[in-house]
Amino acid sequence: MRTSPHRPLILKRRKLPLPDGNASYTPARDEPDGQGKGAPKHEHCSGDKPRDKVECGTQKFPTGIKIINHPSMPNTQVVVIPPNADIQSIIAALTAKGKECGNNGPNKFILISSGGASRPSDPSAAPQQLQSEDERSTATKQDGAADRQAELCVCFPAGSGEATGSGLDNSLTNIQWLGKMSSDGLGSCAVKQEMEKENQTPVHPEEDSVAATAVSSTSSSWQDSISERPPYSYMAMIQFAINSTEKKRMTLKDIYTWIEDHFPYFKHVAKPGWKNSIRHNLSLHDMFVRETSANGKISFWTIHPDANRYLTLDQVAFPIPEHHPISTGGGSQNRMLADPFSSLPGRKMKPLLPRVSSYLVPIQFPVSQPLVLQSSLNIPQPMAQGAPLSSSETTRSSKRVRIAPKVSVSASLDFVGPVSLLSTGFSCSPSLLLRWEEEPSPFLPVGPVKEESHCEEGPSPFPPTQSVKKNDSQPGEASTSFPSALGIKQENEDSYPDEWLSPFPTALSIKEEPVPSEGEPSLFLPIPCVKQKKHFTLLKSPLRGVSDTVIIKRREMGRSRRKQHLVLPCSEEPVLVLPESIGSDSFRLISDLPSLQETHSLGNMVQLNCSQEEGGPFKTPVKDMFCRLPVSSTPSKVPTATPPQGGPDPWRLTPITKESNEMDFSPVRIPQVPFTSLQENLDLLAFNSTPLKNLFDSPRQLLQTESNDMVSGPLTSSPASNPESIKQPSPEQEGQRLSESQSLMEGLVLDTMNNSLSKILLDISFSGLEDDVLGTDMSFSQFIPELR
DNA sequence: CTATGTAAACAAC
DNA sequence: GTTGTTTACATAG
Repeated sequence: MRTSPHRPLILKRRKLPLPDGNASYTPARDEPDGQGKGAPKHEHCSGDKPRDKVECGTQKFPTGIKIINHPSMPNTQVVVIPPNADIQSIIAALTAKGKECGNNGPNKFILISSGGASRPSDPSAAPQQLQSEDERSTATKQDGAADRQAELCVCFPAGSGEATGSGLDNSLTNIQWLGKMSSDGLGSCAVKQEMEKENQTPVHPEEDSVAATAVSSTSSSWQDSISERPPYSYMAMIQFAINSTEKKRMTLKDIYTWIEDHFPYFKHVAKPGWKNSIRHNLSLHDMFVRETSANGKISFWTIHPDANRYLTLDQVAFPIPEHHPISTGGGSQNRMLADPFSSLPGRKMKPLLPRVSSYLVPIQFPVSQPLVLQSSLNIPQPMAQGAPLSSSETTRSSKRVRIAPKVSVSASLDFVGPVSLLSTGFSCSPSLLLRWEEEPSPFLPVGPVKEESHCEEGPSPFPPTQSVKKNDSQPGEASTSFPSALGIKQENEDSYPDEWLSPFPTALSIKEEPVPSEGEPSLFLPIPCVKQKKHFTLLKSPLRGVSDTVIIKRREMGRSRRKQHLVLPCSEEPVLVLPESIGSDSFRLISDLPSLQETHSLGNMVQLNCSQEEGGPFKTPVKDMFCRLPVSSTPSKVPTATPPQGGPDPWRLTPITKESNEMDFSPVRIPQVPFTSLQENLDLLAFNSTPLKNLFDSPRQLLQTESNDMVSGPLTSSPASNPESIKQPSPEQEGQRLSESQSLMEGLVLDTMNNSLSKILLDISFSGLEDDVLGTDMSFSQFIPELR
């Protein structure tokens, strides 16, 4: 994203990094198209900050903490933290170091847990990591300014110490990064970066650079080995396959082929039933949307933009631990990782994706501004464009910020408060690592969050009406735009049929409900979101309503897993969501309209969501419609009743223009507000909080129920603490603030991949107090309390 | 309970 | 036979 100079990143690591994780959402790289606007950003590249680097050499602290200069990054030091180290010691060490170095000293610190790991076995890996780190840091810095601010990136092993430390990737969000970490922890490291050749990902050079680093090319053992089943779930593999193409769409057959090509196991060893499983997954998961070629003869499978993390194999590639202990077992965590690979002989199936209990969740909070995020790489442009996210997602993308799962939401919220506090407190922007305990479902697609974009297809975010058709084929992209719309859908519980949106008035007669004005806070409820855990359904296929069709899928949670599609045009939603109040800017941000939904940015997002949910105008209606309609995905089945469904058409969305700006890739939304002073920040916070709060109130409950765990106590608490203030805001004020809040909210993004993986990135920026970056005294504990 | 994997029944081509 | 959708069941966490 943009820049945010100040934003610190918070990473949370879940237990295991999954390869698949969605994380990948990094995607940017994939995106070929580029439409993007996006740019991604910043990232990389460049710049680095040359600044003076001071260097202080390597030092070791009593606690075992080591601080060494980053090999390639100027002003950056790598802090190796022993598993047992406590935050205070870390802080103390950093502080000491900071003092030692003085202002000119390094302003970035990458914290790595040494947990066990050590370095990667892979020689190559190490360097890569470093690079990545560099990039990452660079990115960070690039953002901006940042001159002085110090940034800390902390990676802790979440649970165990496994962590490893490997480097951080440029983008914290990058899955690879996670993988590396994990791998390191595991021991091996090779990150596999497979390349992607496969992915055709067109990589943009730039991105490449970023990504590239990661990628080197190693082949993974499992990849190579025919006998080993890849550690990825079918869902992940399908994503890899689809994302490997520029258009992000692929026919079933091509998917089979891609998988066979990349994972010989399926070609030579797996039972033929694997194809059935692929089909099953395609039909089952809402994130996979089937598009029909113009002539209706060819079906392409795409990934709902909202849900697409643009993962590519290379991104996730993870080293195989062959040798590893992991496989067997190391800690549970390790196991997890291992699992995938490992394969358990006995089992029927091996879980491809490990379920991780915890993933790394980077959270970006934009308190301040700009930031950086990740990014780079992969972020899919689409996202940037506005691809809708669906499921899970969250994250990431630029545009949409979705918070994925409720959890995320809550988390974000929680964070907000605290974060801000921190920020105020600190001069630097440190990064904290938070552990999110579990997220419910990481994945987006399914995820916890329900956000749905209603119209996914609705390419036109803005134009409400627009229908979708996309001319081209790129559905995905189009869809991306969609994000805005995304609403959260609740599937389960509520059955209000309405959930979905019905964007399209036209085609379907879905009911549109008036959307509640945004103003109404109450409505917004995130709650549903929260609740919903997982399923978010997206719309899937297009229906043809008229010319365009969009299909929405609905999934019912409870019952079957099947997903349904509806078609929707998405048009309207956007309107609803945004309140006038919102400033233009904010508007934009949010705007993604379509993204609105997506953006769950905090406050705003919430509202949006709520509205959606609530009003459900979008969703609900849609849903209802669907429900009523036989929308079942399968054409064959219900067809009759249903309205035109499936049309082969083009429901493709038009490509959105993307909001370009807004989008950042960063999952988190950047706050637009620039940061000025602490006070401001505080104000912001206040704002934020308020909005959030509003949003949350109800949601909160939800969150609490479901996601409490996520947030660390303090964090959560903090927000809570503010409640009063928050609530206070009159509607009016809210309106004004909404934008702000939105921006803040936006900052939060959640990523999840496969359900299993999720990351949340928060950017927090601290205002500038530079003084001590390290802050001399600051201790988290201190902060925390304050926060609270 | 959820996520994932498998198998299979069906339907439409 | 292929492609898709669903349902049902199993397993692991």
